[in-house]
Amino acid sequence: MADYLDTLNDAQRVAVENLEGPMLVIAGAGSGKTRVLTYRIVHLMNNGVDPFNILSLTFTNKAAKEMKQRIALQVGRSEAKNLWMGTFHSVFAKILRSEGHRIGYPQNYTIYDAQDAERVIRGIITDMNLDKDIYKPKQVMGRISSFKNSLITVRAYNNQPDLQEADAAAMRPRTGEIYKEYVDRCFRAGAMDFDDLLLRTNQLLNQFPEVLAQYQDRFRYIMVDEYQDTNHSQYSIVKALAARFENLCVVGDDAQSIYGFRGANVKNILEFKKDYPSMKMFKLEQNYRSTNNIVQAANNVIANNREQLEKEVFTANPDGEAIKVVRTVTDSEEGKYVASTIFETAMDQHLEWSDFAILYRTNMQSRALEDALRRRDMPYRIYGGLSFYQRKEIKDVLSYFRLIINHKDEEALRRIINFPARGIGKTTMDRLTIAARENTMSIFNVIEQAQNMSLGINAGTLRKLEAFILMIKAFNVQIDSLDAFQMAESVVKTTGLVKELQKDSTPEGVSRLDNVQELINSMKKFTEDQKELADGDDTLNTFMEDVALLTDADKEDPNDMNKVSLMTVHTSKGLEFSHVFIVGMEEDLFPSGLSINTRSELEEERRLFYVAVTRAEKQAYLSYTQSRYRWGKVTEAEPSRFIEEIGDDYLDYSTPKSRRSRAMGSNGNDSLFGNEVLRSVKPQSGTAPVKQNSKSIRKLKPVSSMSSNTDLFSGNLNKGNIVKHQRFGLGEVMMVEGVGVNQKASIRFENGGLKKILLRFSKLDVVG
DNA sequence: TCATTGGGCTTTTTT
DNA sequence: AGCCCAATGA
Repeated sequence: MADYLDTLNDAQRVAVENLEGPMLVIAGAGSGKTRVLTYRIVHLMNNGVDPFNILSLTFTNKAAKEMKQRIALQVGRSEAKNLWMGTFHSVFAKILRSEGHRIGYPQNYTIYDAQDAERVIRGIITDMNLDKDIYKPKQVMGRISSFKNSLITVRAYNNQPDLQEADAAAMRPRTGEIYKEYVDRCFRAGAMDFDDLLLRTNQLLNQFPEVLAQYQDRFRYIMVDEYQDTNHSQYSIVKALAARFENLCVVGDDAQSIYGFRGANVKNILEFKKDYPSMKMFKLEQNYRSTNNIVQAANNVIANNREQLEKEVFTANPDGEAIKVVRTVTDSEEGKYVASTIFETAMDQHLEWSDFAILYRTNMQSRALEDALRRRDMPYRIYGGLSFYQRKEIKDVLSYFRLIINHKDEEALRRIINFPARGIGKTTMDRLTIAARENTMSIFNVIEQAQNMSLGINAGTLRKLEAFILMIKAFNVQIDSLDAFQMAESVVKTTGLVKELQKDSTPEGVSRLDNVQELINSMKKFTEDQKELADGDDTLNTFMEDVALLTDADKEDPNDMNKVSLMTVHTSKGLEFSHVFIVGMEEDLFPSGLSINTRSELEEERRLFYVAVTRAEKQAYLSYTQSRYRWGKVTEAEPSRFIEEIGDDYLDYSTPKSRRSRAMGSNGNDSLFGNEVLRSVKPQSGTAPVKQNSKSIRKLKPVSSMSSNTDLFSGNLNKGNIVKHQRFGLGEVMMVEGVGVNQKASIRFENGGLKKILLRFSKLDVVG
């Protein structure tokens, strides 16, 4: 029956079998934490605990989804469905939908993402006539965020002279006023930012004991993953909910605490025992993921940190290879080295692309790596960075949905009231805004009342405003009768959004249209999925509830299966790969130059590096360059201190053979790029400047408007032609095969790689 | 009111 | 080098 217990080691099993009371699981990297979490839930259920009474909080939605699936394998889907599992944000966003009315929020409240929040703050700073160079919106936002995550309300702020003094000392004495105005504006817009989802949950549980009691009773067993990365606000929610039964299981690894910058508090895990003196501690110290070399190297690094819980991560795995350290001359060389090493290793050892990951400290580093991979036609996937849902065109569409659902959503309204252009300009918006502020009304509301308000807006504009409002209201009427997909189609057509996007035929414009199409497709899938469920709900409202909390990592794309993964070290937490490249191992970059001034910041960087190294199963590579493009300039770099901290025993410094410098004339053929890495030889200033291949693929001839004639193919496409494709942009014809309607061409596109295209169906312009 | 251009600023990490 | 915003002209 309980055969899953047999798959666990002793430490894991006792943790899984400990069902009651407070407990702390310290789970070293790769020690089978997820397995313990899932089996413990299974074990709870097998011991008669109703899944309705289990709350499991994870760090990402993806983790929740995967865990649920694994549990479903053991207990069946219908049972697993009843578990409450998700991120703090998504679980409490849901609870706030049903309970938020008690603290003054509509059921259909909007979730402001970071961008929306920043725009609100920017607006406040402008309205208060403050200097944007002193009151930097991003910084002010960060400050407010840290208040919220520490449960410091506006009132609390005003009662704490030390906080006010700190802001005054930072030359921002009016931070408190901005904070207050920000909270007011969000509230009036019926909007919560990410931090509100937690702060307001706290408020709700504090102010309404009956609500607290209800959820305490419901969540009799609580589990929290990645506990080292919880902030005070999250801690406080957990504490309140667990207070009645104290069946609280927190899991984490203090050595992997990497979110201090956004308010995470390692003390939550370090001081768990203070809160629950009767707690039991379990340590998972055997690593199953990595070679012994990697485990020992990681241990060496983390030993440099002072503050940590005692533990000894070990493994029974073979030693494996030493960690390879490679130096290159420039960042584009680094990219080439990584790409070629992946290529060769994959071929030699018959590995999949998905066995490789490239990790970096900052998102900007991805560019050089992408270039190198693209040049070799190697498939890759970038995690994070600009998320799909943050793209302008997607946010525009979503803003329509938001405004339809919540008329008070001011950020959504500002975004779209004049997009597509309807002749509602800045002057009009200023007038409306002033009226809204004066009367504490929403802008939407002001427009509704505009006729009776003498706003000084001319009749023509007034009519346009009215038409806009009527359109939004008309959509709102349909919202319960149409499903999300039908609504979406209706919105993008009626508003002229699609037409607007179609106007732009540049590759970027085409890709924007594609993105909108993808969004709509995902909504179709959503409605279909919901219709299949007995208790499904396919309305736009439901679709929008989740969307603000989704990240790219959450959407599964079958096309993304076998690809090299590129991501920041932060994003890589919880993942593992056979071969891991950690690039940009340079002082000022990793560790970040902004984090080397205090001990605690540096220790967080070190934990970050620890996380990076422990992602690798078989082989880790570290690379650094002597010079790197930063802020549009070449900057000199020196190797990261973290490399030394690993210790020579676990490192292999053998820098690949130096590459003979290629003569200018030999016109670099793609396949020759960067098989080797320059030793330390700098390009000599005396010789002709060697062109760096950093430019992306060789520029294809520009489209001359004269020669761009649409040409229905009658077999006159030849190898070497430069063509323009409606969706893929410019490309070069590599091969033409077949005849008549079956004629196909292999075309190498500037950005999309090699594609085989059936000419009958393609709109291609020959441009050269 | 809208489109274009030039200047300034940015780069830490994200739910 | 790229992005966003503000100022400028049509």
